[in-house]
Amino acid sequence: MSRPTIAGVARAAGVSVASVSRVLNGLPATEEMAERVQRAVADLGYVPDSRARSLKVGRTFQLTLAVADVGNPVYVTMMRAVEEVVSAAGYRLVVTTTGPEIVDEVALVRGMARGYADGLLISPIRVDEDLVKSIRECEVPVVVAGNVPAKAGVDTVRANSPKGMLLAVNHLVAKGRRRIAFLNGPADTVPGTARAKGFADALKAHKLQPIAVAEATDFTFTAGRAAAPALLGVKVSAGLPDAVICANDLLAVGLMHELAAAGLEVPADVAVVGMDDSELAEQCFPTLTSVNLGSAERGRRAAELLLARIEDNDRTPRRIVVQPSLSIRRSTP
Amino acid sequence: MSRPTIAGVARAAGVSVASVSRVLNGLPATEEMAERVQRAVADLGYVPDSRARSLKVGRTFQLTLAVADVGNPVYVTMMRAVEEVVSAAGYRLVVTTTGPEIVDEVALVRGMARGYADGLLISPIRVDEDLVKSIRECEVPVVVAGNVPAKAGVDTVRANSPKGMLLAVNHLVAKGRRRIAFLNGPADTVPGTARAKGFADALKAHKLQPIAVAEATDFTFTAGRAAAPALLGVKVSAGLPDAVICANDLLAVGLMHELAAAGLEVPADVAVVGMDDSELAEQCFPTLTSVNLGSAERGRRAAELLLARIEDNDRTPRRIVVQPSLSIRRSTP
DNA sequence: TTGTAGGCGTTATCAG
DNA sequence: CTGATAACGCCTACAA
Repeated sequence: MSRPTIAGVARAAGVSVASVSRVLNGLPATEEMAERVQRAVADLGYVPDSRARSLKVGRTFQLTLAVADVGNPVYVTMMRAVEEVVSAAGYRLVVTTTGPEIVDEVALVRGMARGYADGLLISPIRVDEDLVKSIRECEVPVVVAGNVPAKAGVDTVRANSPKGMLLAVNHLVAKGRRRIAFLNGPADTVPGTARAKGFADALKAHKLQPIAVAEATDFTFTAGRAAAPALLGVKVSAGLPDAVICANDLLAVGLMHELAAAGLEVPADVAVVGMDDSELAEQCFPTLTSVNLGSAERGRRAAELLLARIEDNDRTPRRIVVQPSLSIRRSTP
Repeated sequence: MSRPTIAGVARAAGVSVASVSRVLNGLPATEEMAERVQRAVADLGYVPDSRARSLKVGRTFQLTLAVADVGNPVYVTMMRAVEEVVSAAGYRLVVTTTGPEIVDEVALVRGMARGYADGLLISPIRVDEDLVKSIRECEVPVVVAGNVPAKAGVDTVRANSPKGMLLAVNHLVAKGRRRIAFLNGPADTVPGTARAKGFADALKAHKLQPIAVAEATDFTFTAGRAAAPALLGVKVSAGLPDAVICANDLLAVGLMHELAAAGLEVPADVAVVGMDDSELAEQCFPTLTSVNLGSAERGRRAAELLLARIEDNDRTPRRIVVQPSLSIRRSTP
């Protein structure tokens, strides 16, 4: 006793499959016809097969969101925003994890051609020629939440991390901090390079020299802890920083643990600023001042762009930049 | 210029569609045949349509993992474990969020009949007759990570939270704490009821009375903060607790913030124990002693059960219980 | 080894 | 308004 098909329903209702299909899709039909079909559907517990349906109509009403690391709370924020927009439009959202490897992302984009979903929302952490190429050639509409060259020819929604960096530096300087260090993630990533440059520029704007710059091997809590000594063990001539800006919240929290272990107090001895303003920023202790790079808004707008492009694939690609703000909490004076 | 189909490849290669299909599926073929097909596939950039394929073969090679709240770090742990097992077996994992509403879970389970995936791994937070019914009647194999009545007739993998609770209480008592309170999540949830009973029993085993019990409206950080006053504002006759066990890590972290705000020190004044032993437990400050309910192992074993059931749907349902352990950190003396 | 043809479950077209 | 039937893209007997 396998799943009932539309043919079974038709037989049970004593009508044709075409009529069943029509009733189910709300096309005009007699009162009585609708009645009979509905009953048969209910009796048999019939549920249309989405594969067969999408094979025919060419749409799956599924959208894929691909993120690098489900453990990064910034994606939680983004995911929630995307989910809201997408489900309001009648689509299902499926989330897949790519991991940090770029080849996995390329494989994912290429695999979209297989008809799993009607569109892809991807937030790549590393970008290379292959990825750009795969995105440009992708069979289904793609929207990138992040920075990808214009020649990829896709809609993008990205953060303005240089400006975010400036907000952070302004705030620290206003609070009297001058010995500012930077804890970055891997420099070969898109956010890594953007934030490194943003940091350098922001300090320059204040005519300050960086006290120290360290690079974690990953945008994770563990990597943040591991990289902290590079900031704290600086040679005596340079001295300790009185503030550290971190490329994301996870790194910041990792750093704060090492600061505590080293007997340094936040913010009294060292102020700490994170980026992303994720849920973690208010969960950690002390609560973390963090640059809000607009992850929720980026998610929302990216989802909207994707839906719009599914409607009309000929529109010229838009490149939206979401402006940052600073959420000030207890980790800065 | 839409997607090339297998027919296009056959035409380009000058062979039949059957031959293309065979080459692609690794069935015997001439060296030359394979050669020509491969070239045509590469030239056209052909990618098989998974919908058509699964419509024919009856399998999608996709598995669905449904969780209530992507913001709960315990699911991150579980997700990672599931992903590992599942992808090793050649399946794609898609994650969907149900939210706390039970009707959404039922809708999800029912919707599985539409052929989105070959199996469902669900971790329901609330369970009622409807859900059990939908699970029992589900067209595709279902494995429940959590507690569901045996009559649902499905494989389950669940935690032993009473025993976990006992580990927590034993630890606190060994450290000299006697005035133990409990911060639970909603009592109408599966984990909520199990943990409430576990707490009561564990205290009884030590012949202790609970100092206070509070119930958060949700298993979230925010709800934990909001419920904290109910534990700290107890009437003077009862006094303050010297330890609080929380039903999960998010609640514990929320509570710790309120303790700090009230000028109470952890663990000196109040010891705090969480449950789940999620990533958050070592990210928060002080690091959180937490009952490890085996989320990773539960995820892994649930995934294995699901794969096994897909292989053979006639096997009798197994009900696995994963044993807890205690991860001792700084939030307890 | 290779090709032909039928069918998976659905929707859309075209007669009635 | 309803019913028969041809696709959608693929796999797999079966035949050559």
